[in-house]
Amino acid sequence: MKKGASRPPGPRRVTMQEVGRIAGVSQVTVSRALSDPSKVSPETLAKIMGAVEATGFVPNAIAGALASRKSRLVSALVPSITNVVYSSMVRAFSERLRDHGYQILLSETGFDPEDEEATVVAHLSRRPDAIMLTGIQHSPQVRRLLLAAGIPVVELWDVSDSPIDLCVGFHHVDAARAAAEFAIDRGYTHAATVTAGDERARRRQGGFAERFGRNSAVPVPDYDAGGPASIAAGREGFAALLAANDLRGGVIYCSSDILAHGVLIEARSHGLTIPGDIAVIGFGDQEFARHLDPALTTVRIDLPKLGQAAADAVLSRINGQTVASPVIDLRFDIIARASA
Amino acid sequence: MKKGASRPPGPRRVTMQEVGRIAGVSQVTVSRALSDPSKVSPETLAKIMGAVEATGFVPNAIAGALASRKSRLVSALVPSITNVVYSSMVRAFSERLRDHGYQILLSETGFDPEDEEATVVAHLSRRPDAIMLTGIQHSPQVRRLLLAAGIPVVELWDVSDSPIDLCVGFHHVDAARAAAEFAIDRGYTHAATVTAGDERARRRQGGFAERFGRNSAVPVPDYDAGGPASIAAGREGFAALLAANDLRGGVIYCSSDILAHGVLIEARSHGLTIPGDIAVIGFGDQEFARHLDPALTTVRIDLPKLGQAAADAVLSRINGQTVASPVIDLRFDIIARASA
DNA sequence: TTGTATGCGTTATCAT
DNA sequence: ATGATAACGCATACAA
Repeated sequence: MKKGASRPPGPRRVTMQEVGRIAGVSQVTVSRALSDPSKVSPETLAKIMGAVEATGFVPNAIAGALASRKSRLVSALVPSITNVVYSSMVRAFSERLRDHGYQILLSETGFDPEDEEATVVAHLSRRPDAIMLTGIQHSPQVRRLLLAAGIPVVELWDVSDSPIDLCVGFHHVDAARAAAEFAIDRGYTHAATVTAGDERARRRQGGFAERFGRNSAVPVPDYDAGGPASIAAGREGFAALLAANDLRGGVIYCSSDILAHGVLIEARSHGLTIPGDIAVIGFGDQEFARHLDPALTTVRIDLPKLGQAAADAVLSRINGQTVASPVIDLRFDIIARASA
Repeated sequence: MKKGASRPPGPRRVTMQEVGRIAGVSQVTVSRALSDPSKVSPETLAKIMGAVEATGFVPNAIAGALASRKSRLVSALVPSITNVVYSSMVRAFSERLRDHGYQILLSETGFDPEDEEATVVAHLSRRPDAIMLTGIQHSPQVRRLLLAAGIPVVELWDVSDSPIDLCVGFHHVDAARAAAEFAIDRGYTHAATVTAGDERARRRQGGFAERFGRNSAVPVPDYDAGGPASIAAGREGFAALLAANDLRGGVIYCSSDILAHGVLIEARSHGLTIPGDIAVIGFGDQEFARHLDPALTTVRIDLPKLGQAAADAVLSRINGQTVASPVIDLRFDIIARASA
């Protein structure tokens, strides 16, 4: 049919100049009509809109951005877009910003802070009106670049004592400590952890182990998945921990619900009952957590709220309003279910 | 600390002009040095790089795009970024394009084709070098806009007889028919479906029901979730179907693995065994599918491959190469596991 | 190898 | 209410 077709070059793009010619007005008038119709007489407005329709004019935002020095673009850098945790935040962030006329330039940065710089430069070259990064661990060079850019910067998914600019998130160590205290309250006397290979997950692991360790005679063994969380990693982790430790009657703290799901599955495959033989605590409260059997005890973070708060902070900065507080701690909730 | 701070306006942005002044060369030379270092003498290159370092110069891609009429931007429109199906494709698509110097402008379009037009216009105003859309259902006006834009357009996640330009995906009806044939081969004599509220899911449901119906005496009842797939929706769906029909010994075809997961959970809560009492087939082969108990029989789509193929098609169009075939059918695989 | 002139399609500023 | 003119910061064509 269209086999082997090489597409013809599209029609020359319509400019405001041409729309103006057709409507019998100058290019500036077209610009005004489109940006603020009230600044133009009803008759000319009608003629202009007619010409716009007729030509299928689509304004060139690149030229507009160059002239106005406002790109109406906001950058978003997240470790992974397939991870619901991040994509949920990005969704809330972008929806709020889109309502205010901004578009999102999105990039995945992976979990290696080293690669971040090139991505940041690429984004800054687009002259975004603001930029959102995940986490608070950034190289000095990245911080310098961001500071020099002179735009609002929001660090998401963590809190910091020394934010680059704005910061919206929660205290990872606190969240993990709260999980540990929950486990202690429930009477578990020993614990183990399964942790994904990212810095924040490791920080949570540290918080859990430290807090739990204060109430426990035995050390808290950890399985480091090394990579992204997955059910497979959770299963491997549990199997490995089980092989090397006496887990019975203890609790497993996982750095994400996904890992916890894997732990649940693997534990069952070993004939263990939950929470009778082994208790499990996850992190994130994804949709499936409440539907697992047993339902997963976990730590809930209000993802949409994080995204929205970040967007709101950015918007007030853009609009020159003073933000009440540059760092917003949105906390977390322990969701007690049947698994622990 | 920084309480109530309103951030000072960032330092004036450095231009090639200034870099040139400092390096003792003209603006064009700086431009050349950065775009193709070999076109500049080693000494001046060194001076220029020194000035770039010293000033922290970050090129203005907006100005570059305006001048060169190439934005190095590719638009991507997907229904939802929190759905792993779409985000996996987007990841593969963007990674491949990023390797070639393109950045991704991403928007969620939801599942209502009506809202698409505004989003498309917003994207086209940024003058992307190409645009990726999900699905093949687009309003005439959207098609017109896309055609007039004169850029490569790739429709992902479906195949079409009349693509706007390029098309990479698979035959939804075929995939569903294959699932139906699989079920028939396994000897199931009656079936029901649980379907999410999007057009392609509905189309698959139709394909399954039609094909299965040809080998079955009884009709195939459907539960329409009406909205996005979720475990909760799957549970509700199964409960509703069970209340109104005799499902024993039959098979449930779900429009996604998530729904199937819900069906599995609900079925078990009703004391039913799988596949003994009820068989279940999912769609998508997400990571959890193989780990469920019983492991989920499902239809696998190679998401990364779809995204890469789309990116490759776009790249060859951009580079003026003739594409072998504008529509690429990447098919699917039936993954037989324990649930059916 | 380097520089000059010009244009990309808007918005901002100043007139009328 | 409308228009003329000058940026915006770079790339392209051409000249030296």
